[in-house]
Amino acid sequence: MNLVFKALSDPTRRRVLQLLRQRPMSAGELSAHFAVSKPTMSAHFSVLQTAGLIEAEKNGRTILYRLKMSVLEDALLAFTHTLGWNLEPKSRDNVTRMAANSRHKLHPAKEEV
Amino acid sequence: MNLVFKALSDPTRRRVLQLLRQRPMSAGELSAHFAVSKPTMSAHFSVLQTAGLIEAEKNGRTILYRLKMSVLEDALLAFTHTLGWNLEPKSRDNVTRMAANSRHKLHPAKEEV
DNA sequence: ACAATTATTAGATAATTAGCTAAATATAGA
DNA sequence: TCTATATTTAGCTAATTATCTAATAATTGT
Repeated sequence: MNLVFKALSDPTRRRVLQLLRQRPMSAGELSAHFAVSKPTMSAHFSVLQTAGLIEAEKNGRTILYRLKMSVLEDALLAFTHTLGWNLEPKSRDNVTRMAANSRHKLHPAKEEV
Repeated sequence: MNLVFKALSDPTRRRVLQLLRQRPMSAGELSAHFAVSKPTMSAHFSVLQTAGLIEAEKNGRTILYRLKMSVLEDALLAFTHTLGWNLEPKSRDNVTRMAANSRHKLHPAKEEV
């Protein structure tokens, strides 16, 4: 859980997760959304991956990153639970909505969400 | 929101929040739960306070810290919302406990995003 | 006024972090 | 094979962080 919270402490990384919510994206595509260098982004991906929040799938010369929502979910629920704050996912149709969302938007370029 | 996530990135500070969930406690009482020096704890309290997660009330020579649950709630819900993950409070007794805990300002200090 | 108590501020340090450029690796296509 | 593309690794720096001890401030009780 500590790794997850450490990963979430950086705004760039939180935004990466938000972008990946829509659909899996390559390192390059993700990087295009930010004003920092690719090596810096690569380091962010590494932090997210070590925390278990994203996973990588190599395809040819690109690497596709995808969000592992369940890990985020587990960490946040565990934490809020220790605060006696019992949250629960509203419903399973998050998943459906997420899938439905994952079309459009080839280049949001700036602020997302 | 960034200050909140930064504050949550340290396990000592998360634990402080958990302790304060039960009841407000003085700096000394909180510090007694940890293996670090009091000045170090004082710095942690400062980070939490700057993030708006706790508030201080000076009483004689002690300082009573209390959790501001609503600020934590706002930040976490805002974040999960950007992930399309709609959480909602489930149990009623948070509310009761929070009410019991304090006069809990309806309008917490604003914080940058 | 003095001593004890509670907590902070000051000042230092070691470790971590986010950022950069340049170089290396791996793959795809001509 | 050569070149372009996609991404990471290496190596560096500046800023931030968590920690410590010592000193200071504020308050209480004798």
